[in-house]
Amino acid sequence: MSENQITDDLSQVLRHRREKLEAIVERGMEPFAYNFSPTSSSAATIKAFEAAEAAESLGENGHGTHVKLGGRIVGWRDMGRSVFAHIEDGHGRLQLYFRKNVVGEESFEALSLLDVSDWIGAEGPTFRTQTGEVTVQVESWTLLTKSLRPLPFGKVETDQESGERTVYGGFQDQETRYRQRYADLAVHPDVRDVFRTRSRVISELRRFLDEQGFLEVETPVLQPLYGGASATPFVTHHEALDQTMYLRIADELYLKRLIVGGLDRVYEISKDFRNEGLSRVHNPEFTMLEWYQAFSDYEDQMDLVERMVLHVLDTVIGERVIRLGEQEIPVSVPFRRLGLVSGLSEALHQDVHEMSDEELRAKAEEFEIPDLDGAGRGKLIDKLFGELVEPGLMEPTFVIDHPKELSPLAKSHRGDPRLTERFEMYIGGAEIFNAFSELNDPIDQRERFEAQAAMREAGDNEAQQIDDDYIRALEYGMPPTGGVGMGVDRFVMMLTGQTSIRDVILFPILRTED
RNA sequence: GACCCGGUAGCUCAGUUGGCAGAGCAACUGACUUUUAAUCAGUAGGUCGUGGGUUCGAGCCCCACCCGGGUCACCA
Repeated sequence: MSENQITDDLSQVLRHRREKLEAIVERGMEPFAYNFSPTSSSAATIKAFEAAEAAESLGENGHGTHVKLGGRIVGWRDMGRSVFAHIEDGHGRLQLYFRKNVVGEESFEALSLLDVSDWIGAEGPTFRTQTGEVTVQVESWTLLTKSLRPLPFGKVETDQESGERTVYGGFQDQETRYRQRYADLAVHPDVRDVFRTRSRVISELRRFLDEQGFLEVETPVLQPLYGGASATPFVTHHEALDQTMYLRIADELYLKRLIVGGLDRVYEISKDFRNEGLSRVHNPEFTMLEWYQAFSDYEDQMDLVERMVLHVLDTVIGERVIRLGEQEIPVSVPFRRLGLVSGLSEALHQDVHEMSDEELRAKAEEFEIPDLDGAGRGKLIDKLFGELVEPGLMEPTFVIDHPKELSPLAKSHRGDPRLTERFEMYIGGAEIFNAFSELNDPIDQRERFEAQAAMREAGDNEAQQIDDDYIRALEYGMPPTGGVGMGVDRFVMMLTGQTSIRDVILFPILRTED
């Protein structure tokens, strides 16, 4: 197929851009420049101009400092012998003003080859227009990158009095926004802000743990046995070893091996993988933070989680409030602590410990909880709690002391052998943290694994596998240890007010196109 | 996996009872030297998600499928 035929197949809009590209090359201009050295950013330019204005140090004609900026054209208004444009440079938006008698005839005519979404460099003095906007009076400009495909910028109206921004048209289609995240980011500054916040949250989590003396480590992503959670793994195969491998579903068992080895405070920020459905709060590939601290128990870890959450709110968000849609959730310590069994007892107006398995099952059926086949006592309690109590846990809440059957890696509760020393921390109705006083008795651990294996035999393919090497590690002796896992994506959702996990993951999993 | 909603121009969307496929913005041509959703005049732009079917005639009705969103289920 010849070049012309390819061009003929393109839509009108794309064809026009190719034609401009040809015209640019014919003029001897470089459509894909090699580098550019700006002297300022749009935000800094506006700030400097306003400062000079306040200090009454503007030059003749009300001109401020001479700046050189690079950015993407996001708006274009052609007035004949002058043009107003807006560029965006990652630090904000700034207006450029081109006049034919300032830039010169040849340079001005070349402006007709520019389009919205091109990258350009421009320089000149700053001034304030009659309508009051800080603007660069362009003296010269250069093309940095010709865009061959227009970005779907909406038109933005800014209300002069309220400063409220209204976007007309724009880029709404969710599917295209996720598939072409580059375009979503290019067009939506608020989407860029979400991911900047995400990055700062992760930096502050690291800084917080580093300052507490934790060591950041890396453990295997490819594992011969998977464990540490109840989930279905992704399965792959190593050719040279001719061996089945699994993508990790959790980091837990490897990190606790390190505690055995004497690395007494460790953490890992990792991608974990679970071969499960997608939802508003589930992506098959997600980011987990896990940490383990020798000599501590789950009470100590509740204190640490409280301090960690406050640290991130203080350093990244700047206020101790979480905003979810219309709701404002104040965050203050200590967080509420709610026994799983006592919370459920309260909701049922009945002491759950006094109820028989049959009574629990009857209750679950009364609330039309599905999929109760083969559910044991622990699962029934958990299901009922999830149905009746969990949705109301908006303020940060530690749900504590889960039934043993549900927690094969947690230590028995020191005061009640039916329970474990465990907490799950909820904010905005979503589980963010999960933690235990870690089970370090290798004999008990083997029994728990065997109970899991029995559940597996019975058809529960998410029950955990027996990990003999892990038992061997525990036999060498793991000190008392508290450990915590945190769903980083969900935490970022809470901090940025996003209601879908896809909106805090740059490239969420989608079915492949075509 | 089940149910609901959606897929029409580059973008945002209309499309009546089945009867020539539409608007706004963007694009293109022209006018305009402080505009800012610039304005004014004109032009062009379509695999109506895909494949079948019914019909003289399908964007619209029927069947199957693909993709996405939401709810539920599943899910430490």
